[in-house]
Amino acid sequence: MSIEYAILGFLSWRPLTGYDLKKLFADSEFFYWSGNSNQIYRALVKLHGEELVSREIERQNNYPDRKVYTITGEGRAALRAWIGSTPELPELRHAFLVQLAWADLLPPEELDALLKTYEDRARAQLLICQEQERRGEIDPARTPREAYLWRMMAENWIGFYQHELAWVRTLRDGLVAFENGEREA
Amino acid sequence: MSIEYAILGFLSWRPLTGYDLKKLFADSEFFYWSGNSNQIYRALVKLHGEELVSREIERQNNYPDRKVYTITGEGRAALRAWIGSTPELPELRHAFLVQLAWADLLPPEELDALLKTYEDRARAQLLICQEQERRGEIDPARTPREAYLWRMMAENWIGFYQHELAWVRTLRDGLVAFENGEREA
DNA sequence: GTTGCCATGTAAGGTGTTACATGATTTA
DNA sequence: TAAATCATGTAACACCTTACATGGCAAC
Repeated sequence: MSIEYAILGFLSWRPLTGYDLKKLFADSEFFYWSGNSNQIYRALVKLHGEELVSREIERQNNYPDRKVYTITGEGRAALRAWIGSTPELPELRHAFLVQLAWADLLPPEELDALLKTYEDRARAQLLICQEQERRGEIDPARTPREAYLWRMMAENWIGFYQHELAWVRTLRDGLVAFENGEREA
Repeated sequence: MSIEYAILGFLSWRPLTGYDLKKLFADSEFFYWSGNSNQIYRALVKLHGEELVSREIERQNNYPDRKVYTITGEGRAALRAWIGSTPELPELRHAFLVQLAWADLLPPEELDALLKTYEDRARAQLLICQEQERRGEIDPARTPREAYLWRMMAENWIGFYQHELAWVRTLRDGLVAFENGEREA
């Protein structure tokens, strides 16, 4: 999936500038792009070329002109079509698992230290997600059903990090048991 | 993280050709690269340039010459250093969540159909992971501890899809309750 | 006789990141 | 006085994917 549909999604709420979109992407976890200008401004040019959005230029005296993008009828149709299209499975790039694959090279203390670092990071990330859900920064909540969907989206992320934490705890405990020589086959 | 360390990891077991590596990557879930030749052959050229691997060319009469790569001392040192370096958090690109963000556009039946498709796919993927663990295709298992690490790596993936399945079940049930108008705030 | 395996690679394109550039205004 | 905010964008590069190219051999 490409960033264009997410942009169309945001524009389906209200007209926005590239700068606005940049902040929306930067502020949220599950919009996983970094929110960098390059991608967003190029995507907007492309969407404009395809007439999925229209552009209005607002003059400003001391700042650069604002380019306000509005979704068109075709844009809404394209968004709607994508929303209904067959879903993809998530892509998980778990670099740490690759690291673990050869972690038998490490002595027990160093391995445990590595796992502890990972655990701390995952916990920190979990807190960030939970805090983000609590604040509910960008929540359209136009209907109760939509509010429910957004809550469940946040739950998905939170659950992911909780699972990750539980897993690393189990792993560390298992390795300690190993050290004490009481491991089953 | 880049593919180079994973290649060094595989080469730390035994010398391999690009073709061998390609298959190793293609066969496993948590080595998340697609296992395409472009990346692998270029990475090998780079590693060779940095003298982290050495290359031996085996003549063959009817096939192209095999280029067998062996990890060097520097290669092992680089691998060891990377294994001990501070771990990164996993990157999750969950396109379906982005789709869900605007799924309130869909009527109830279509939304449920979408979720069902996702559920089926996730279940299928879970089975693939479980099957892969059962077969234990590429498992070094040089020490019991290493075997344990690899089992836990597989568990991580399996748990991920199990979590995903449980989540989508909850979501679907919640939406049905919504339809029946018995939703709490 | 077509598919798949062995074994090397190239070409082209999509996607994404970081850093840079401008320049006035507000906040610490 | 340094920084962040508003608002646009460019440049360079890293990374990753699909498809293509070669060509003999084995299996179904």
